[in-house]
Amino acid sequence: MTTTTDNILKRNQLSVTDSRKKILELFTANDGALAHSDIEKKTGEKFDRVTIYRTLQTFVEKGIIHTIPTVDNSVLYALCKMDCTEGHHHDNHVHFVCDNCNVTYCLDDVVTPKVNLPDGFKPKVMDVVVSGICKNC
Amino acid sequence: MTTTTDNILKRNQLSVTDSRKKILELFTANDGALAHSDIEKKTGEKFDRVTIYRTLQTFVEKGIIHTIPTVDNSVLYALCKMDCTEGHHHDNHVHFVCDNCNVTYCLDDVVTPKVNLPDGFKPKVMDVVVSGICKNC
DNA sequence: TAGTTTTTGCAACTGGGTTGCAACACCTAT
DNA sequence: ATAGGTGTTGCAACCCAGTTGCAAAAACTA
Repeated sequence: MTTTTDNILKRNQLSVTDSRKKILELFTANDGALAHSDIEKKTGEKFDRVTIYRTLQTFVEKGIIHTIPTVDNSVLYALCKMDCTEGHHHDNHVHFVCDNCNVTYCLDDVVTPKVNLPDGFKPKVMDVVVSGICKNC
Repeated sequence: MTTTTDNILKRNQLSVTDSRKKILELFTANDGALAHSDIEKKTGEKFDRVTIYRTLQTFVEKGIIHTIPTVDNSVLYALCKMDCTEGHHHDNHVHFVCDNCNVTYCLDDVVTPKVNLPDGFKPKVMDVVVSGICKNC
């Protein structure tokens, strides 16, 4: 039998392993972003720290997930909803961090707004992180 | 004799020490943001790592400098141009990272734009980081 | 199912950042 | 100007996130 996560893995030329399936499932089941520690907890410490690091790394390289810049300088990962290809991300969407429940959301439908930069500055990529209260709080 | 940096320190009820003066001078002389390692290098490794960490920490607490979220998850510090007071920052301005020279600028005059969030999301603070080519490249 | 390739888990390491504490520099009041 | 108390520095030791090398164990291929 071939599940959805299996397909995603195969589509990206990745061999289908237990850890990759479980970690990918976590992302598809969750609509918020996940930190390394979240994954460690939610898998019940079943996998080695190193395995989780390497899995996340390959997922990022393949464009399956992307990293989110945070204010407190931790690394968060979230599914790429748009069709990201290897080496080229379309993650120019807005991220939202809830001050209350501390969950980070990718607001894929919210496009980043235009800003007027001073003379001589040529913009290419724009990262927007909004914090406040989320829809579930 | 009383210099500008001395005044800033005194205004914030900080005793005027060698390390604080030198580090603060670096910020006033530089219009880009600085990382811990930059300061270590530019002071010629004259001060202990710990001293630099603690100095930056107290500067942040006093509202003299603020931290900037980065994509590669390093910590950057920049002078607060607006009048930030202890515990209350007005750093809702845009940050610009140059892809070429790798310098980060605080564009204090560029106000963060409005974004339309989905129903239920209530925004409070907004962080905007633009990357591209800066005015000097 | 055997052989090759890829992935995993362990151990050891690195590097950023923090903490405790004694020595020292700074400020104040005399 | 200086003696004393307070705040700051530097060192050593530590903690934690993330990385690397390598042998064992899976996953793919034919």
